[in-house]
Amino acid sequence: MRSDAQANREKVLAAAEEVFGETGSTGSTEEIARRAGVGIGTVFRHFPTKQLLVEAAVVGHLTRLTDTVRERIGGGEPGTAFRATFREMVSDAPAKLALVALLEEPADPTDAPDDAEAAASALRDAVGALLSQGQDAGEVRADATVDDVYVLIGALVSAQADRTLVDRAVDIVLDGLSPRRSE
Amino acid sequence: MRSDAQANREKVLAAAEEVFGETGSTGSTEEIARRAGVGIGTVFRHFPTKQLLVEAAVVGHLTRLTDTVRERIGGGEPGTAFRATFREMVSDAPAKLALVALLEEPADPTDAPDDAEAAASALRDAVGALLSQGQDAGEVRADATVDDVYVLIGALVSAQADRTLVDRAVDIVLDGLSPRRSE
DNA sequence: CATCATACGGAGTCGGCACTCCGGAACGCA
DNA sequence: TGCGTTCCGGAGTGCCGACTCCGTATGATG
Repeated sequence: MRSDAQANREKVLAAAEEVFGETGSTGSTEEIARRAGVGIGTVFRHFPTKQLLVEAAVVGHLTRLTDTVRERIGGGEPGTAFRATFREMVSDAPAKLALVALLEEPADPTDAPDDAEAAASALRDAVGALLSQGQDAGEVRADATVDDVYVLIGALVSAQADRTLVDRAVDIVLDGLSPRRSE
Repeated sequence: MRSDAQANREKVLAAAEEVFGETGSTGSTEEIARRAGVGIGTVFRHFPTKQLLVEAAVVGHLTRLTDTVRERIGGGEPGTAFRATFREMVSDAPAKLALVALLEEPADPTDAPDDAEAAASALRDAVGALLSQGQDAGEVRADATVDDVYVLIGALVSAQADRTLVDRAVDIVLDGLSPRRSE
């Protein structure tokens, strides 16, 4: 790959993460091209489909997020670790929003083995590990599943409201995720 | 107003509630016209703007919802009443989705006094009454506000997941809304 | 039943966006 | 430095959805 091509690809990806972070996969390709300082043609040469561009942007976010989650596994304070991760994932709305948009569309069997899906399930596994760790320590309600956590995060992510309000909502939800009285 | 015009207006409104209920204000005007069995022109004569059509559809939903909420105020079982309402509002996703879309767009000062806003705040008041009632009875955590409740409902509404999963999430959130241990 | 204001239908316009195409740079190797 | 290959830019295409326009139909009224 020629060096200018490589550079452009990166500029486009950065612009895409930026734009999708603001508008959640609704952002137009033209806008991305403009911010990247390249022509539309260039965007489409590197990412032949908008879908692919979204995926590429999302994979970046997810991988980074997965890394930080993994670092917490096995550390002390399982409850705190779980809650911190939960909060972070809600704030990482950009990535999640895009991911949500991505997963919404019906899985096409003709797809090549999907990077985005791989990244998503890696994250899911890491979150799952953190969750069971919290449960083993008796700091997270025992009957909660990764699915539950995901639904709740997904919900909070797509709530459009002041940061402050969402933070309050997160606290309430985390209370709901704490061990039940009877336990 | 001519009788056929009246009839058509109602058919369009019904179709609009149906379509927006499925797609959340993304549904196309053509689709609505088709389901109503009228031409597009007719839709636009009654509702000159898509925005107005959305509002009209939403006002219907909201008013009905407000009525059922009001009926619960002052009845027995404040905690149950509150929780039932919470669950219903989450399931009434269609109305809320549309409302969300509606409220998202910047309030235009040139708007006439807005039906939709009036309907929305009536609902909010009713929910507020139910909430304080539950709190007075010690069945809902004391520090929760109507805003909190709205954010949580809004979040759960826009979670896209199986009915079953969302129901579990609602249970968890309602646990978070129950009185704190220390209370 | 005649008349006309009121409605209707749907082809057509306009704008926006994903995606294509190709003439003209820019790279990198000898 | 010369040259073939790889890239780039951005005007152009096709599609889709909101909205308009006007010839035609139909309810109301005397």
